[in-house]
Amino acid sequence: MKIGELARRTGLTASRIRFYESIGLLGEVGRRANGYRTYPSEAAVTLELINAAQKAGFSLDEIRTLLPGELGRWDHDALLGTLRRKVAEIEALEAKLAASRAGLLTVIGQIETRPEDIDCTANARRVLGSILGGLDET
Amino acid sequence: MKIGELARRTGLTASRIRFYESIGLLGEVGRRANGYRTYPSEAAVTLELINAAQKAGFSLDEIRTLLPGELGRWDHDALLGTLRRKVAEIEALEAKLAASRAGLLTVIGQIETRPEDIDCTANARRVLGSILGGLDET
DNA sequence: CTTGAGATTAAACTTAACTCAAAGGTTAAA
DNA sequence: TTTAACCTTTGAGTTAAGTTTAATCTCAAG
Repeated sequence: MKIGELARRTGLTASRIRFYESIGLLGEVGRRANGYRTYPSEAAVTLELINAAQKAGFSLDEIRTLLPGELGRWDHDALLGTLRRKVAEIEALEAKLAASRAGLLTVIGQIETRPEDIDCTANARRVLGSILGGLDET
Repeated sequence: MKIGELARRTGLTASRIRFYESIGLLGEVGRRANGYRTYPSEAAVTLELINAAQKAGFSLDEIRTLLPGELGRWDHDALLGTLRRKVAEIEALEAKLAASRAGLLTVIGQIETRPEDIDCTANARRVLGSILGGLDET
């Protein structure tokens, strides 16, 4: 199949597919006599795999080190290790996000519950204190 | 104070402070006769505020629209709206991360629980199916 | 007087993951 | 035959948030 059809099948742009090839994600790509790239249908699976891995948070660099030449022969242990490390990364990110969200909710609370009798400047100082003291303690 | 001292006080690099000025985050910056920048001690508070906002997930562009000229006069309603929107963004991101993590754990499970009697290729197909079918359903 | 630290500028470089444009070759259909 | 739809390559542009470099200036101390 030519690149256009592969693009249609996978939902990626042709330029993106060429880009993946250029950074070594696709290995050797066949050519027809006229110079056009030609792909086996397996290529669609590879591209969808790359896509899925990206959505799971892997960079193209990481994906390249994970993808075996032949779809179907992985280094099980290395793969498992990488997957577990990625889960840990995601968990760390989740913790940071939770902290950020909590900090923002605190600030929102400070702004919302401003005592009626306090003036703007004093309230700003109060809010500022909560931001600088509490939001960047990561 | 000169830029070097401000940098030392805030923990930012001088180049970063100049960069913030260049994109309009710091408003007017005073100059001495010799051309050196000169800052009031308030500037440290502004920089720490920027830093805290960044850590909470705001882009410099967003921060610029939030920062008032004078530290202490905010548009309360706009600020509250922005903060709430950012909390919603964070929650969306948290949901995506949770989905990613769950997907990865599924894949890890698939790899780990490979039946002893199945060969590598068949297992790869099985795992591949779970990845392509389950990981990119976001 | 010289040395070293610190200040100035503009412009280029960095990373990631692409996209876009230009200029041209190929092919199927009308 | 001509036109439209594909394909090719190379190289530059994009975004974000800075960093780095180079060339030059200022200033305080010894």
